[in-house]
Amino acid sequence: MTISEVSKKFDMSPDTLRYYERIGLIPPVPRNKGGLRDYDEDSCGWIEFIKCMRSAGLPIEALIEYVKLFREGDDTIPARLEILLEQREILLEKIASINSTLERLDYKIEFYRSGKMRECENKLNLK
Amino acid sequence: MTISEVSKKFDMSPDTLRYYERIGLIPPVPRNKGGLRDYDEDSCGWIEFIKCMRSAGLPIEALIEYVKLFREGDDTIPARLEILLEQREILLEKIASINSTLERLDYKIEFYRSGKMRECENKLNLK
DNA sequence: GCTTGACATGGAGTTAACTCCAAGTGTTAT
DNA sequence: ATAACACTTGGAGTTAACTCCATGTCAAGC
Repeated sequence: MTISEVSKKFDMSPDTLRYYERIGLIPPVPRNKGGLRDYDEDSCGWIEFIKCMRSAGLPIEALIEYVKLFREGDDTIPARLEILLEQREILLEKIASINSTLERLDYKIEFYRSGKMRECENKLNLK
Repeated sequence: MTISEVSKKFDMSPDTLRYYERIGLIPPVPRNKGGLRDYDEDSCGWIEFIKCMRSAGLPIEALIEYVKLFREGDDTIPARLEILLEQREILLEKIASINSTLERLDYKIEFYRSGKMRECENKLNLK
């Protein structure tokens, strides 16, 4: 697959795909005789994986480290596991934080809808 | 309260507090005779509110708009409600995305722990 | 009166994560 | 064979959200 095909398939810009490759966020992509990228199954798998992780906000830095370890072989499994566990914790915290903000948002939305703002804004310290 | 007290109370740097004020993310903070910030109840309420919203990732731009509308009075309640509803949707999407990444992460963690990676890495396209 | 220390301001610098650009190359269509 | 076009690279530019810095002021202690 060419870079523009992959770009459409995953809805990511060619620039982002090249950027991810050059910083080591995905392993080097195979090239054809002309030097153009020719994405195979494996490359696509990496892109899909990275896209998923990035969509949840995992930092690029942690993912680069993970990819680097992956490419070093099975000896790095404990280190990879540690990265995953660490990021898992961070995601749990993120969800907790979003949930509490959501509750607050819902509460405010209810107030705005019920037109009860006037008497509550100051008393209840609602912003 | 002085800026350093507020800084400790909310665990935010004085620079961030001043930054928030100058971009309009919080209304102007009252000053004492010497021109130093003297945070009152209301200012602290805004900071706490903004901190909560930012912790969930609401963009500063949207919050500035919300604060601006708030300060313009009750006529802007519908517009404010719209911002809140829009951001609520975004948070729901964010949670969904994080949850699906979490599932994937848990699955991988289980694999790494069970030592079954060798036979699965390539077949199942696990990265 | 002088120094110290917290705080003020405007503006520059930083970081993460892209995004864009200029100059060059290889394949395809006419 | 020449033009068009997708792609290449290295490097510069952008955006969001801070963070830092130089310079200046004011209040308090010695």
